[in-house]
Amino acid sequence: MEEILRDFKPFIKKKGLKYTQEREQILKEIVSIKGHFDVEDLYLRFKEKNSKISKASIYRTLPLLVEGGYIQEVYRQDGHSHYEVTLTKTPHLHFICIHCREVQEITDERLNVLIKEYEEEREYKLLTYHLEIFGLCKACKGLKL
Amino acid sequence: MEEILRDFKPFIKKKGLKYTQEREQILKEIVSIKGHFDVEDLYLRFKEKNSKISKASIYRTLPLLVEGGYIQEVYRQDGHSHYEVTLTKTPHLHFICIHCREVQEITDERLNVLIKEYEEEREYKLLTYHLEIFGLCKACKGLKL
DNA sequence: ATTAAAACTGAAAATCAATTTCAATTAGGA
DNA sequence: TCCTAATTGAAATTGATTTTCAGTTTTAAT
Ligand SMILES: [Mn+2]
Ligand SMILES: [Mn+2]
Ligand SMILES: [Zn+2]
Ligand SMILES: [Zn+2]
Repeated sequence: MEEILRDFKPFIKKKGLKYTQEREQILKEIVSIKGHFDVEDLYLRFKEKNSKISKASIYRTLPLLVEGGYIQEVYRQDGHSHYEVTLTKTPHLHFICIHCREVQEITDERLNVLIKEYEEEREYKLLTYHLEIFGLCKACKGLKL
Repeated sequence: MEEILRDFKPFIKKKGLKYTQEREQILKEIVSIKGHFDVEDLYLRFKEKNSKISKASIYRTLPLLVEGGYIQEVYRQDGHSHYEVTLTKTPHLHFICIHCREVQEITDERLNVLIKEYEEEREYKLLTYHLEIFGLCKACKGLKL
C-alpha cells in the first residue's frame, strides 16, 4: 500500500497534472478499503472523518486511478459502478445474483491466460477487463420467482 | 428468425402478460438488426418507419427479451447499454478500444467451458455473462495519448 | 519567499439514461 | 360484446455522472 502511494505522485506528474491533497486523500482512503466500493461509499467515508472532499472530485479522480491501474471498475449494480483496488490481487471475475444481489468473486488463472492470448492475437494493448456472470445463486435458484 | 417469433407468444403468455403489438414489433425489429444496437438505435428505426413505439415501451420490453434469452446486454459504452440478438450466435466477448471506441468480437469456446465449470462448482444458475476487455486497439496503441 | 498562470476544487446546475406516473387504450377471457 | 387488468405514450421524475464557474491551490519561475 505504501508502494502504491510512492508510485502515484510520479504518475500524476508525468501526466502534467498537479499532485493535490484531494487526489492523495482519495487514493489513501481507497487503499484502506478491503473489498468493493462505490462513489457513495467513498463519499460517506470522507464525510465521517470530516473531510470535505466533494463527489465531483471523487468522480474526477476515479478515472485517473483506473488509468493508472490502481483500481478497477469491477461491476455495475443498481445503476452505478463498483470498484476495487487492483493491488496485488489477481484479476478475477464476479458472479452476481440477480435476485438477492450477492456478489461472489471467482479467481481463475486460466481466464487470465485466455485474456492474454487474445491480446497477442489481436495486437491490442490490454488495460483491464470485467467478466460479470449473472444468474441465480445457490440459495435463490430454489425459490419460485 | 421465424423460430424466435413463434416462441415469443407462448413465452409472453406463460408469464401472464399480454401479447401486444408493441412487444411483437420490437422483437421483429430487433431480429432484423445485424450487429449491436442500443435503445436509441431501435427508437430511431421505428421513427423512420413512422411507427410510434415509445422509448418507454422499448425500455420496458428489453428486459423481457433478455429474460427470455432472445437478446443479451453485451456491453456498456458511453453510459448506456448495448444489446445484440442471442440467436444461434455463440456467446462471445467484446474488446473495446478506449480511444477510438471500436468494438471487436471474440468467440472462444474455451471461455464458455470455464463459465460452465464455475456454474457447477458454485451451484448457481447461469443466465448470462459479459466479458468486456478494455484497452487500445492495434491502430490506437501506437498513437501518443 | 513571491508571484502568476494554469490546474483544481466544491457547490450547484446540467445532462442523460432509465424508471415511474397516469390517463387513455388495448388485449383477451367471460 | 363487455369488462377489467395490463399496457401504452408522453411527460415527469430519478439518480448517477458530468459540467460550469468562481474561488483556491499547486508549481515553476522569478
Ligand atoms: Mn472483486
Ligand atoms: Mn457481439
Ligand atoms: Zn441470490
Ligand atoms: Zn482504437
